[in-house]
Amino acid sequence: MSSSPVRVRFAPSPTGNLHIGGARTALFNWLLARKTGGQFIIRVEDTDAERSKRHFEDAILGELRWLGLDWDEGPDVGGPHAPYRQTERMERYNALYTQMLKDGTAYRCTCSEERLNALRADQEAQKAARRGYDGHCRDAGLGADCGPHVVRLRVPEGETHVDDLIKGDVCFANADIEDFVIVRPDGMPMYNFVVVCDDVDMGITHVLRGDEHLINTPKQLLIYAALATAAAGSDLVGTVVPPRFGHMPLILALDGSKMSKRNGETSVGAYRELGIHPEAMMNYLARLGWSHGDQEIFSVDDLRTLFTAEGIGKSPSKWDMEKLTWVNSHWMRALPAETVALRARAFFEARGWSAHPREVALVACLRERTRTLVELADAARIFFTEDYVRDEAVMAATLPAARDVLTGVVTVLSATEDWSEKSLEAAVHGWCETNGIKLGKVAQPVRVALCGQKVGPGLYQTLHVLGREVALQRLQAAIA
RNA sequence: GGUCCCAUCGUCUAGAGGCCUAGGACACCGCCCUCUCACGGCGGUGACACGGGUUCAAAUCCCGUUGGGACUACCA
Repeated sequence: MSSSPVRVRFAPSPTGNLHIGGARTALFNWLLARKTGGQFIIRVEDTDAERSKRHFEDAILGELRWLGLDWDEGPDVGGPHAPYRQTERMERYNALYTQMLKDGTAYRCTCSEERLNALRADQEAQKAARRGYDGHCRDAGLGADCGPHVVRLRVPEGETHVDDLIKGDVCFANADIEDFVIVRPDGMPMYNFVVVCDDVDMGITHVLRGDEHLINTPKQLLIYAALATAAAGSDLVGTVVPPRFGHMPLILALDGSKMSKRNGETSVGAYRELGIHPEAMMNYLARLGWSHGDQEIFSVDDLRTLFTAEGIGKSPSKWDMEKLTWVNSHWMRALPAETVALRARAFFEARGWSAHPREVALVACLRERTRTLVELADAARIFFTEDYVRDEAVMAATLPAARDVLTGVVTVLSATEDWSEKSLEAAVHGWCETNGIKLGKVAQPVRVALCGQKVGPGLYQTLHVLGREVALQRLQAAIA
């Protein structure tokens, strides 16, 4: 095992919001860095001028922070290898592919789009086994003065092995890889090329990414090889070392299809808005494709110590909202009440509810029986407003029959000044004992009078959080 | 079509030849606890895709079949 420091990166394209698959990729890379004392880097891959937008970059970084991830180098914090946005690194790419052109590991191609389309159509029609660029300009020796052109990699003969951390040895025949384009006619370099340039320059040692990139890997390895040729006598000497790759299985929708809006929310932000805690998101994401024995609950600290790339599975997993919700319900109860209350505040505000005098107690009793912050906020309605849902049928069936009990409770509670849970419990208990009535006969009618329905938090909690005035008011209304 | 990846309960997974009449978790069902709900506890339904090998022994290794998926761009 090498002792050189681990340097990993998460390289999002700012063409949309942070997706759950991307979040998991970021998480695993971050864990690898944090566990080994290495560095975690954010690099923005914005070479698609059409689709890249700065506000997406801001949103992605925001979601990563919300999850609790931090980075040692990135577009917002800088670092020794700045800049960290690919569009700001153009001269570098330019220099590198110019060198490749000089070395002959890449070549100019002036094939028109029409020619390429025709070629493709022809291959399709002939049901050709091997498709792709036919090498038309490969040996044309086109110079810089050839007019509009792309730059293609000259793929050598032989085969390329990917020694994958997760999949093991994967072999590709170079003959199956076409001479792909690395630079567009306008000089904008393409993904596979810039990734390699940056990973080399930034000293990336490990790359954990989605399975969809496994097929890109031989192409990238070929670029490493080409760059290694260019390295002789340049500043690249000794630095062109491919990282260790690890390709993680994809996250699919529950029905096995690709995740999309049609079969569930795909963005991290959507789950945040659904009232999922970042701790739960991390916990669930980590368990998707990774495991540690039978353990289900992991704090971020647990993950930081237990995570290993070897624990990552090979088969794709499906996104199960039910399980996420269960994990979330665990964190609803495990987090400090103040933390949950603070997070719940945003959901209360969205409903137009200003601070409640006993808000932490309110959240403390509701989080025991709700699984998300949205569920909690919905359940909190009875504490914030008189405009809550009452089950008229239940009220009609319960209240009139319990008139005497309710009257008695109102009397004793009216005489109770100390509105703490303890005091309330003593008062109600005492009343039950002196009148020889079981608590069960009392609690339900009182709950119905207070909440307008059969279910709710504990009786004394409800009374306490409601407050003396509101509680007595609702009880009185029930016997009026 | 081609290249590559994958295959244990409905879902997430444990399992790295004998510990497996396959374990845990979610969901579902029943019981218990209990002021309701929830939590918690106990129990139940439920899986090694199929076919060949290798081996004294296979969920575990090999081959094939089938089934999923990724890629197949002058996107990333």
